[in-house]
Amino acid sequence: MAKRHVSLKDLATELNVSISTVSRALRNHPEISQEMVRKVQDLARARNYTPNPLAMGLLRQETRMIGVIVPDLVTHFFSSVISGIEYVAKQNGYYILISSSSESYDKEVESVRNLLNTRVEGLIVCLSQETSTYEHFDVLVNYEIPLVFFDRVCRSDEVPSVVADNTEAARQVTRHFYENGCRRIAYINGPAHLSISKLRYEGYLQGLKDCHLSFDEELVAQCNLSPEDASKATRKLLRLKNHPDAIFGINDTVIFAAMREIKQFGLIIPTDVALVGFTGEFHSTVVEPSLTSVTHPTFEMGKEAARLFFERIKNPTAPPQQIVMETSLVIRNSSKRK
Amino acid sequence: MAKRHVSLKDLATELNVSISTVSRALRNHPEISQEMVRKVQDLARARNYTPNPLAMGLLRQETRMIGVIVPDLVTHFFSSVISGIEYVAKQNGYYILISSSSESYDKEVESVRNLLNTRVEGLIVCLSQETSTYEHFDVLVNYEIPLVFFDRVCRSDEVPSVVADNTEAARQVTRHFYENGCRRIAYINGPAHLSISKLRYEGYLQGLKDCHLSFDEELVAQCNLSPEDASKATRKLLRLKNHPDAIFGINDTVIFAAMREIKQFGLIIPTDVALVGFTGEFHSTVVEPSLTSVTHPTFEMGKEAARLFFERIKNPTAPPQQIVMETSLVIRNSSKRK
DNA sequence: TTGAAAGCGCTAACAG
DNA sequence: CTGTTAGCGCTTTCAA
Repeated sequence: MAKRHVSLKDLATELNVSISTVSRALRNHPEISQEMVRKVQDLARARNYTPNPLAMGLLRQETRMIGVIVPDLVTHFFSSVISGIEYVAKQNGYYILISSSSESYDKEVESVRNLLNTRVEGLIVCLSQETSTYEHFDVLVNYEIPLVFFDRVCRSDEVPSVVADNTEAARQVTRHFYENGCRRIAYINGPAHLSISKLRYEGYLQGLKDCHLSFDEELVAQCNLSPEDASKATRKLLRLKNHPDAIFGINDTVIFAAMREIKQFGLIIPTDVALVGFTGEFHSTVVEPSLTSVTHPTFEMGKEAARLFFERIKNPTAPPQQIVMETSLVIRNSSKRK
Repeated sequence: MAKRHVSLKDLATELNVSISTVSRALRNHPEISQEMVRKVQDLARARNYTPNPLAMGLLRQETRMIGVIVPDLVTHFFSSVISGIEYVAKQNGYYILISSSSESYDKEVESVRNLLNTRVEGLIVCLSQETSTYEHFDVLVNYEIPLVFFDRVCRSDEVPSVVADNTEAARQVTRHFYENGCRRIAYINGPAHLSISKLRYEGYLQGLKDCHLSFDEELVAQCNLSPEDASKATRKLLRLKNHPDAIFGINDTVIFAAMREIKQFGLIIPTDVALVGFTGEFHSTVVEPSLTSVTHPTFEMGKEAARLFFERIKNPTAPPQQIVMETSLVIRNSSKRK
């Protein structure tokens, strides 16, 4: 702020009245003369006065800022959710302060601390991949500072959250494979402690049961969510003496890594191996073959998360809700065998 | 901020000393007894004291916040640049306040105003697609408030900026086509007023000249940057009685729309039509055929923009620099004909 | 209808 | 070595 913004004081001096008069006039206080109101408001406009949010914040103990912590900014899922959060925040006159944890527990802890030090009014968080203990959110919970989780969540009995209908989605995928003639359906999971891993795995198991397929441990691979590790997991599956005829991948990264590996093995999608992932439209339609995928309403998830946040601001002690967003299985070529 | 954060006053009361003593002790002021320093710092730690940035901001007239305005958050290019900005901002103890213009001029103008009202210390901006007048940045320029443009820039004589070596890149692409036997090289441009459009078009023309190819007006199509419009532009090119044997697309969106259209026309890439775009690695390698593309060092661009920003904070009146980032042409299958 | 004063949390100049 | 005071910009009693 090179040249200082004009303050109430500046206006007051110029009009030869007190600061409080100016303050009142600007807010159309009833006990002020029409004359004065007009004069002050005109000058304010002319001088381009805008209230200083720092001063207001100090006074009211509010900053109108929401801290948002995501594993990264560049994945479409996260940037899209952020867009949704931003959309609702803007409507409510709030700004968001974004911090990326880079999938690191330490950075997540640090972000929580830093954002709180910045006096954000609360946090909307998607847990990092490494995060498996949750004490760094104690402060928020104990002090009743609004907190909302999305996608990768924890402490759902204490903290409101927004998630996809992970279990149901994974179950449907499994059945879809079955209906397309697949019998050795593999699943590439993420880190075991993540809620999405647990829930989608759960759905996979339910789907197998629905189809009366027996569970085969060797058809489940696990990876951290890096492309390299996902490729490794895929190779492990493909090298089985009896390789899977379908692979379900927990997310974007995993499924594209898998796709590449399958092609490299000289196998045909979907004839040899059918493929389904969790991912957005753009990526799904641009690849060859086009990818059958479970799509999240990502922007909506962001909006819901923000909505829950503002409910929390209004009523910090209400019992925490969990919003489950419906996903939909969009069938494209990577899984069509009939 | 449900329960108030502890303040210097709280600590002072508890220790029965003055606020200033506490303040000084915390900052290791030389004229304070070791004894006192220890006592105060211990208590501060115990009570979890952190300075209130609102108070500090008010005092010092600084907020340690940078406003960032981008056309959208979900395009990989932008989110990646933002990551770079965030990285450097964090190093300097700054936060970024992100606002997306949704490619709308009006929203951009509003974002500038809102962010300034929030007292950010300056702005880092990529112009919206619609923006063709630049008076909304007058305030910044006149008041010497730090401002940096990236990618789509304007007023480069007054405002520092970071751009790709657009002209050179486009020129190389054209030559690359030529070397692969293409003779009817088309270009799909963006809105004419955007700097990137002008510069890449310029490079295209230079490339033609380098190869002694004559310029053919009907080989240049233009679109706003939406997928629909890009498809339309592509169709226009493909319907020419003598369709192009190469298409260069100004960005991601355009090139993927083009790819789809070409396939729909039943033409083979690269045999019938070679294709090159400006885009990141992930997308390029996931499509079939893999896409030859000019890649920006996006994260680095963000870092550079932030670096320029902090230079500006230190010295708001220095002559504005323009940083030109080198791009590189990564040759993949969509353009290999030899 | 308007003004004076206190206070939000903090630092810095000035006293002692 | 420590305390007092003023002030950053604003709202809100309380007085006039």
